[in-house]
Amino acid sequence: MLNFKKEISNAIAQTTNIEETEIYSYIEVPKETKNGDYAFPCFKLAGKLHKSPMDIANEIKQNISLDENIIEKVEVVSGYLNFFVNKKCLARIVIDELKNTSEYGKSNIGKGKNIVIDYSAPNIAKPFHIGHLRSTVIGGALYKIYKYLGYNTIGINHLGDYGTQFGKMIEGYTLWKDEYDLQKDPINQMMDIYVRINNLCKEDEAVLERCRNNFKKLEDGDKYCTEVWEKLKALSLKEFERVYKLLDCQFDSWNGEAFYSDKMEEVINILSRTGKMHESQGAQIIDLEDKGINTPIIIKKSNDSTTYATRDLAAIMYRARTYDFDKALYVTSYEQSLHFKQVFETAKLLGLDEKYTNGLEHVSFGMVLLPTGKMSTREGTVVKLEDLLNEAMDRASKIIEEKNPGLENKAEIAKRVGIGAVIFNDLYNNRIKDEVFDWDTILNFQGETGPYIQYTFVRTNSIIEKAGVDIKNIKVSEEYLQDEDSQNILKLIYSFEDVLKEVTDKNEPSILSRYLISVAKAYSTFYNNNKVIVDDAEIKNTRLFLTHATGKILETGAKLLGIQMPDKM
RNA sequence: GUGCCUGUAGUUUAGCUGGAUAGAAUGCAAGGCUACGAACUUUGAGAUCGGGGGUUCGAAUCCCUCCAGGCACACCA
Repeated sequence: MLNFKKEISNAIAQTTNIEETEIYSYIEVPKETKNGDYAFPCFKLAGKLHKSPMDIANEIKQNISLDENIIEKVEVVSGYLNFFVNKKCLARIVIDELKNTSEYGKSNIGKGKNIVIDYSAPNIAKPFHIGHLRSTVIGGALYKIYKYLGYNTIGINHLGDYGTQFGKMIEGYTLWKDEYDLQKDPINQMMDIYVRINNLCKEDEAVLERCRNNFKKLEDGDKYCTEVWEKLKALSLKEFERVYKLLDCQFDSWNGEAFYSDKMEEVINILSRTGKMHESQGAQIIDLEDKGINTPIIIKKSNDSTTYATRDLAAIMYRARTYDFDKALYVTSYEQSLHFKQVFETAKLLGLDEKYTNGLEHVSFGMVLLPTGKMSTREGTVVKLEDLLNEAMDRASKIIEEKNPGLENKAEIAKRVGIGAVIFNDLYNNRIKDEVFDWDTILNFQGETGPYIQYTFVRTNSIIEKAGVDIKNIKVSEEYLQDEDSQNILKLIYSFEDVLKEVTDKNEPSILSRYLISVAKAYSTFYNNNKVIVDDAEIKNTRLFLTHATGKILETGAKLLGIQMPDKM
């Protein structure tokens, strides 16, 4: 697709003898449309050329040669050169691109690159609660977006399926399995067992010892313990998959922590050969103070067992070998910042290619808090994710009953709208921000929300349906796309690919969410000011195409966030 | 105490690789459906960009400092 910025920077570079890439990096998009579509701030060159910005602007304007059919006007305003894109040209290239590709914005810039995304990672035998939502949804969106840009993307669910807690679960299961019906309500039943065995452990040291021993046996591959562990794991996964299905989330690997239990020895061997690992208070640690990290990393505890840091190191080695990753993203809350700093620094000692250690990145996000503070499993204040999703669907159902009771397929639509609202809400702000959980905020369907985007999409569909034309075979004329409302939409559609690139540059899905809002808003404004189905066939077809294009972008963008579009709502 | 993060209308926030008059949404006030869907839209009021210093032609953005809140700080993951 024609790149306007490049056209401009190229032309400026020719008149100034300054590197085009430098010029390119200075070009910006003005906030106000009256200042053009692109602007070049001449202040940037004032020092270099020893001239005033005003003079530079005027000189460039006089000498620059630009194709009028691409850039139709250049203006000098207080040290800025403002460029106005040829409206027909913009319309033409967007139309052509939309007509020629089935998946707009899709690219191959990621071709040949492997991206590992470690996300979601709930704990087996524990409830999947709203604290897990963010990792799942942020990671899920990044997974889809990288894929769309041509990257070979590997989604990993690094399940929490390891540790003494499973020794306890095995013990509890063995003692009381006949009292519970694990098939019926597995997670709650397992939670009960977990709480009960924990209490028993506190009272009876012998039980605790048996639990520790169970875990040891599990590690050593004991048949019974492994069987129980696998049973509990399978029960949990069955529940998790229900949620993943609702959230449209996929994984290529379900290798949890336990998967690395036999891969840590190599890590420990390599690290001990570096001479940096040493004994301290009975544990094996590595000091990282010279790297600006004042807390050492623990490789082995004083009781000789490993830590999650050791497992993460083993995972890095395994993933480097298995997936040959260019980037490995860890989507977890910022509480784990120090942990990943330590792990990534220590990974440099493993003798891996720099490609791998440079590709490690912690994609951190803020915490979900309750109005009363942090969630606590012990105090029973956790909000289960499935409850939230069910509530969202219920609320969507009620609104459908109120607004559109005759709708077909109401349950499916309520699902898409309700879940869409929840996902969008979570992806709407910068991921680093904390979020205070509030039912009314998360299930709000008005304003800048998922349902707003869905509603706009549904409306585009409904117009096209009403017009009853074959959108693929209509004649579109850029003649009728020169008004401000149409141009605003076209500019947004034009920038779709750049938006996706920015999302992957920053690993920030909210950029896409916000973009979709502006597309929906631009269309709503257009819609309110212009009638689409008019008598003049050419105008009608052109506007129908613009309507169709908007719907396409909204649908594609939403899908990349994990949000399904309803056809009606 | 040390390190990291956050602080922008009443509320939730965008902008943070310096650039033109700090954009939205929500709530509040007023308008728009015999219309291609009002889960929409138009307008209005509402901001000492946490405080203070500095760098710069130019600072919400960079630097210093202080204040407030959060997170982490060796054997839980």
